[in-house]
Amino acid sequence: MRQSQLFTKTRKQAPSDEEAKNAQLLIRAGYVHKQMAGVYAYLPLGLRVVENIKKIVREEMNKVGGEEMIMTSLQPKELWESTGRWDDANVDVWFKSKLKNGADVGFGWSHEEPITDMMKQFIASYRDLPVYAYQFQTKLRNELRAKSGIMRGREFVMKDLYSYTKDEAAHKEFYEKMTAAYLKVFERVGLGDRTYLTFASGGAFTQFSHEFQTITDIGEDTIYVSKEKEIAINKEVLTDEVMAQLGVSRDELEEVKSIEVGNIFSFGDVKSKQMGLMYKDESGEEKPVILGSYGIGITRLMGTLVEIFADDKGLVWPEAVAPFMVHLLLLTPDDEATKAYADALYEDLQKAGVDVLYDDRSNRAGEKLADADLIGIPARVVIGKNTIEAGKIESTYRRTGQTNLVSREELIAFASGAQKAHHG
RNA sequence: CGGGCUGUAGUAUACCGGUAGUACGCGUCCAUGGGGUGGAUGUAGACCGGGUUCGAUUCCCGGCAGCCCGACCA
Repeated sequence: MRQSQLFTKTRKQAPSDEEAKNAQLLIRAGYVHKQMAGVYAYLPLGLRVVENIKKIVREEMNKVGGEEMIMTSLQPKELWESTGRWDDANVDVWFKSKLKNGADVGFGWSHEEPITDMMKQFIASYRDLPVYAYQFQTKLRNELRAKSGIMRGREFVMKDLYSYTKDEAAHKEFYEKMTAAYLKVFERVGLGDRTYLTFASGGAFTQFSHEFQTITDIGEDTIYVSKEKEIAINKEVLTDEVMAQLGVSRDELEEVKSIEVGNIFSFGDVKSKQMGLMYKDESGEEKPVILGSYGIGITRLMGTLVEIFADDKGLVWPEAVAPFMVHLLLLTPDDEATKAYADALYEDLQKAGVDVLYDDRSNRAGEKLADADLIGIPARVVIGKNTIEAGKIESTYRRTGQTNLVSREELIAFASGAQKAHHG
């Protein structure tokens, strides 16, 4: 894409009403627009990042048998009354409204009840099981206090998958597959070395749920990590009993701040019984379906990546989620020969399948370089008069700042390889 | 939801009981052209309502909005 056609602009100054690093940088670089507190629009660059994260998650969900679908934002009151979660005393994040005929509706803050109700249409026999359905959905939550930029908003994108299995054994098997799939997702987006499977409260349903916690100082959670055993325990459930059960001692646990980027948990048969989701087994006996729920905060994950990788010059995206692989900068747009060279390189990179953002604007070189740092695309390729004279192209990695001089052919081959490796 | 703070051009800020200045942006012109260049010139602003006052952007009250701390966060 030509940068001259991007309607977004970078800003030198951070907005005064944002404290969080992720929001400041994403707004300055033109990735998001704040509509109101805790509500952000995703602009062309930001949307590309969201879509890249979704693509990775989608691939991993499909690998374990997930089927993608999409539920509704408007939800009827009755569904939630059946499980006691319509009452504001039990769920304090509801946005509620009424239809013209007076019927109560809620805006989806979660989708367990609607999807489980829907499954009554499709699950009647053991032959219909298992079902693993998932969606990417905008969740609406009336948080008392939005904070931390896109990390905790009133409107955000979440991937939620629900598993419907015939018994605990089948559930456990899938639950473990999902645990591995989640770890794979976090590894692919570049957070593998600092994201831990974390034992957390299982609420009314099971002893534990499992969170995926990424270590970062901006995090709202406190967890105790055993890096050696690659597990962590949320502070909320840390007791001598739990440590003994998990085979760790207090001495090997390190206290750190972290952000919850994923969460998986078991409902057992409780919700199925409440809502009447039953099936007939091989012997004709009616049994409740076993339910599991698995979430990844897509936009929160994006914020987490900003918080962890950004530096003092701006954003730094891992290749797997970057909006573009290459940022091509034409520093001397008034020089015809140089411009023709850059135009041709832009075309050839695209033909080779590389996502390129081409800064063809007439701005000063310094501005373009500073903007490139702020926008944070992994590889910056600079074309100026010097380039043509030297016959070598200057390619700089955003993350390390390291510059290589390469031939045109080497550049295209390398960029194409990187594109395939991360987005193939 | 408890506590604290703040609302001034598109953005970031300053001053002031006598209706506002700067920087960036945006427009035009000249110079410049590899790390936010220099100069000239133009453009654009007091959240809303009420009160006090000769006069309110400034003081007071209410509303709305935003931020921070805490609580909350299957």
